[in-house]
Amino acid sequence: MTGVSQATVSLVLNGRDDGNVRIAPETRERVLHAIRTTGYVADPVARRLAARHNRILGVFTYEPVFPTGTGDFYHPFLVGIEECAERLGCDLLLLTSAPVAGGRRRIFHDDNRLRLADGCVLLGRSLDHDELTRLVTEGQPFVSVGRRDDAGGPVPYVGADYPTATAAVVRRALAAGHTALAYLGQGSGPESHADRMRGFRAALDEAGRTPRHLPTTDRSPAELLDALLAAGVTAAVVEEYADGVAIAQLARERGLDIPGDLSILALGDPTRPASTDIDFTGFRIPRREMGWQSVEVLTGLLEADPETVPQRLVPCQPVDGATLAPPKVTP
Amino acid sequence: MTGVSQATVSLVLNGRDDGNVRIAPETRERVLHAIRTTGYVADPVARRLAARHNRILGVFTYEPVFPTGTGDFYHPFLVGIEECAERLGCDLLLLTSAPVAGGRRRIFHDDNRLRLADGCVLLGRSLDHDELTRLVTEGQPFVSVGRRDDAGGPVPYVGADYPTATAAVVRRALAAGHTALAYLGQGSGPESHADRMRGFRAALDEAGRTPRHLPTTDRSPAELLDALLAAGVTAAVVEEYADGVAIAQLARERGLDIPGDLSILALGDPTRPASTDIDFTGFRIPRREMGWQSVEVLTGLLEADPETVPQRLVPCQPVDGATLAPPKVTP
DNA sequence: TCAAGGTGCTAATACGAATTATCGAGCGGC
DNA sequence: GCCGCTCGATAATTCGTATTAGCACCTTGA
Repeated sequence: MTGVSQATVSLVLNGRDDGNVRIAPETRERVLHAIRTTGYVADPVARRLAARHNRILGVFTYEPVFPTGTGDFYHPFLVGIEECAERLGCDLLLLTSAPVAGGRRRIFHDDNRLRLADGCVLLGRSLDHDELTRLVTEGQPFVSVGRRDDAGGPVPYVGADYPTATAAVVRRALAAGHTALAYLGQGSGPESHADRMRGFRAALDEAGRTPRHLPTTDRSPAELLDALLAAGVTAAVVEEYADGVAIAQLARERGLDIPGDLSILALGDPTRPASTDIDFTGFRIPRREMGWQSVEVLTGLLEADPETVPQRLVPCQPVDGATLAPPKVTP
Repeated sequence: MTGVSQATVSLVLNGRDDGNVRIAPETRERVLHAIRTTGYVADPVARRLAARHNRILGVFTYEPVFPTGTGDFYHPFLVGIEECAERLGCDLLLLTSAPVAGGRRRIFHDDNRLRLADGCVLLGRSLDHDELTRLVTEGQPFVSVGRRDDAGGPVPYVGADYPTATAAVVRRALAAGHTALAYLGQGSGPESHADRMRGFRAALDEAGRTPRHLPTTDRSPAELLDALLAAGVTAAVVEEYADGVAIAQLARERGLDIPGDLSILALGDPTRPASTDIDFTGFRIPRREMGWQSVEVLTGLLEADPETVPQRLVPCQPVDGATLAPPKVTP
């Protein structure tokens, strides 16, 4: 149309005008005019092929990204992820094609599409250790949302600082006068549980008090409450929000006063659907912030030295709540 | 690695085994094994450039996909979209990189990345008419979730059958004895509003009753309620769920009985956050189903003749609710 | 008049896969 | 020994853009 080569069009299109490349203003104008009248747009696909990267960030979750349950675990993370991706001009690829095996999606399989994206954000309460190891050893660019233990090497992550947040909650209970505290929950398994337990132990050790642990697996709320009272516990530090709700409700049904007779401290927001009007003392997990930062970290990883393994802990926000009170003095 | 050419790998990768192409089973196995161990994946971009498809479906929304508000408008659609994509083995590309202009994202701009995906699902209360026209005229494969008027040609869509659902609701009110019905809302603008209004008019015309229209723009719930009562309306057909909630609450505060003194019929689920314990009579929009079907239609469009313009209306599910009662006989 | 240096543009190639025409090997049959 | 045939695999080309080396032309200065 303008009697000019494809290369020239490309140069004009990208506004190149540095030392090595020069286009006569008159030619540039002619090309621009042609572009305007035809409405020509460079094919994004070819563009990405030549540029060697996509500006696509993968999002892998072990469960559906859009869950049906109301107490939506992933949603806040995704809000942050989307916000940051939008700001950076990246698109998000939801890796929904991963086939389900044993109730969970798998990253690696015959038709692994992870590499569709420049890098990947991994979301999930616990990640498959073998898959994580493989990601690390293969040097795939990814970031885990949530701290992870080493898996064949350090894992890049953006996690919540559970030890610090849990310790802070425990210290508040100690300051209120509690001496008999118990940790309700697994306290091990996923890193997020182990981290809470570490914070719990650390704060009690520091104060010279005995940390007690009440595993919740296979025990009904009634059994748990009985055990708590039998042990003379005055403040229960609850790993799972939903467990806290169940115990509080049961306690009130039995005529106990929360927090008068028993203080309950929740270590984070609900992960399972749980509706209640109880305003728990504890902390809030900065999920949106974590999502945001994970994208930030991932893009940093892609642009900068891929050798560095970024690991960030984001502080949790304390919640005053109404389930902590000084223990009653036993007569 | 396998001492085999790139072409062979491509053939194996795509499982080609038709008349013109033959691969020895032994070679195929060797290549497949190498693919498995290395976790090799064909670059989707190159693939799309060469083959014109990459099993990626785009999802474009005019607002963030993961909204912060609780009354989440897109969520149910996305659940359906994800389910269907998962079943079909497609990945979803959330086009978050679209730059925001005037408070909304735009599809077309300098670096339009829509074409990275094989096709695209468009989500939004109302779509930009010019962009829609351009999509249609350029023959881009896409499906709108929600019925759309022609825009330079018929628009492929999967919409909710608002006219039928609205007419059914109105007929129920008529059957209950109501004669003075009013439509509360815009009744025009977005197709979804116009469609409801059409159903409303049709059912009343059919019964020989006068359709009344009460526009809601810039009027407070108090003004609306006053207008309803002044006009002797006994059944209000409400376009926006939230408006229904506001009016019902106000009416109850004033000592009116809902539905004794005034029946309220809601034309769909909440689109704006609205919490209430009122169980509205009306219908439910089959959002998840619409999401699912939109993906189904889109893939059909991609595989089959792209000349056909699929247009589907999904029926809404009636909700009995508790806000419809026979009108009081005026003394 | 010719080398040196600057200017404006293009030819060629890369990007990574899909596709197709073609080629070589092995095997009968006459 | 030659032709025809099938089977397997590959070289070469394509998709549309970005990039870079280098060519042709012009100006300047001695």
